[in-house]
Amino acid sequence: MEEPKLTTAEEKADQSLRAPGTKSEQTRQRILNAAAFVFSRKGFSRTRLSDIAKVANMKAGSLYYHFSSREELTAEVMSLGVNYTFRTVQNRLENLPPQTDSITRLRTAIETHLLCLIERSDYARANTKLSGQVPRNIQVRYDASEAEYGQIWRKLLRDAVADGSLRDDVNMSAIRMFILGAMSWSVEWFKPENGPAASVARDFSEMVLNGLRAQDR
Amino acid sequence: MEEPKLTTAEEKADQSLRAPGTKSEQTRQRILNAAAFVFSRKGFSRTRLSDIAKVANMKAGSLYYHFSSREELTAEVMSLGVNYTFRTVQNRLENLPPQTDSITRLRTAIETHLLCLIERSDYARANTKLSGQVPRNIQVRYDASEAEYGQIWRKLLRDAVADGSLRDDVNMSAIRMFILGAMSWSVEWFKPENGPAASVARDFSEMVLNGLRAQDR
DNA sequence: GTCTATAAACAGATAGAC
DNA sequence: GTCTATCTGTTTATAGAC
Repeated sequence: MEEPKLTTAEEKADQSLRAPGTKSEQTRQRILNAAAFVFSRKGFSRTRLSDIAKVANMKAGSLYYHFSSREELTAEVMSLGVNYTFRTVQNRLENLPPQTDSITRLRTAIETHLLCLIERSDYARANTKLSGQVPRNIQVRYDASEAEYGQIWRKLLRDAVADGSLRDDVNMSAIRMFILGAMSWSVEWFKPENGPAASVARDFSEMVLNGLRAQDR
Repeated sequence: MEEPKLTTAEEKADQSLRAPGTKSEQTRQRILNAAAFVFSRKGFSRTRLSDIAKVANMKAGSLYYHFSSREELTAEVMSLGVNYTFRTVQNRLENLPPQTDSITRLRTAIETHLLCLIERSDYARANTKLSGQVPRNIQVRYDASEAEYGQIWRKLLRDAVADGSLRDDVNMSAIRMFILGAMSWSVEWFKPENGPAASVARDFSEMVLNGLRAQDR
């Protein structure tokens, strides 16, 4: 279901997505994978526990041996999703050479985030799709992570404005949301037929960065 | 609930949103407005008929005098939403001077579409938010309108590439979805505190158009 | 651990009084 | 036209056999 092709650094960050030894743990994992798969495609209201169970090759009632409620299962999928994207982007940024310029850092973040969504992870897609659809008590659980993740983006943009790479005469807070939103919405439309993920990601980052680049005038 | 500030041309296009004479029609309208209001904020699964009824100052059961089912009500809200945005954008484009250049046309479409979402219409927001959340049998009803609307955008971009205003070396189909997606996602975050709608819209269109502009080199 | 069968909960839909 | 009360259907959740 998931073919992450992760680098070593990310494999470590991604341990939570892997099944430890026991059979029970593996099944739990299979259920989570199934849930991420279905949620990312159908959203919250169109997803029944029986849909998830079917993909996981079991009956709906059996899910309760592994999860106490639908809410619990949903929350865990979402949590894995935010964390996956968060850590993957953070990792890529940390692995860049120390003096990497602010534009390259931004480009890296954009393309990595987008690739998580369109190419890598049902969890990332599920989290994005579910955000804004799930009951409030689920949503609040990961609001903090989302906010923390947002800080990375704030900083990336702030730094690029500060060093003169990006123009300083725009509402960067709104622009940040447009950038993240454009990527989020990819969950609704991206399919492999739309082209190689890497090239789609590159076209997007080019548009954004050229569009915001400070003019020398 | 709705303060459209429409030009004459758009008022005409917007007749369906206005209440004709009878009391029953007015109530029906009040319910639709309430539904658009709630749906646009809570999405499909978090919205109960009782929530809509409350905003419309009535009890849930009474809704059935005006609508045969939740599905019917939802479908009508969505239909009004697509049509509103569709016609508003189309109208603005038609009212441009005939020789308007392709970039200005594109900018007009982008800013108009975005303003429909962030400033003007609960119906536009509801439709956007609900898309991808509602049951399939509702979704299919307006798939055709959405596709037709997409054609406007295809043409705008195609024309701008054809006359050399926009670069021709990108996957314009993906770019189109990124642009529309960025705007769609505004439903999730835009609040008046984010700044004047017109200026936010301008910042966005500037980024996009500068980002895609053909380089003279 | 997973199944089948069943209970409980909920929200949409209907009936009939006013 | 709108209300209250009730019914129905669906889905989550539980019990108990295997």
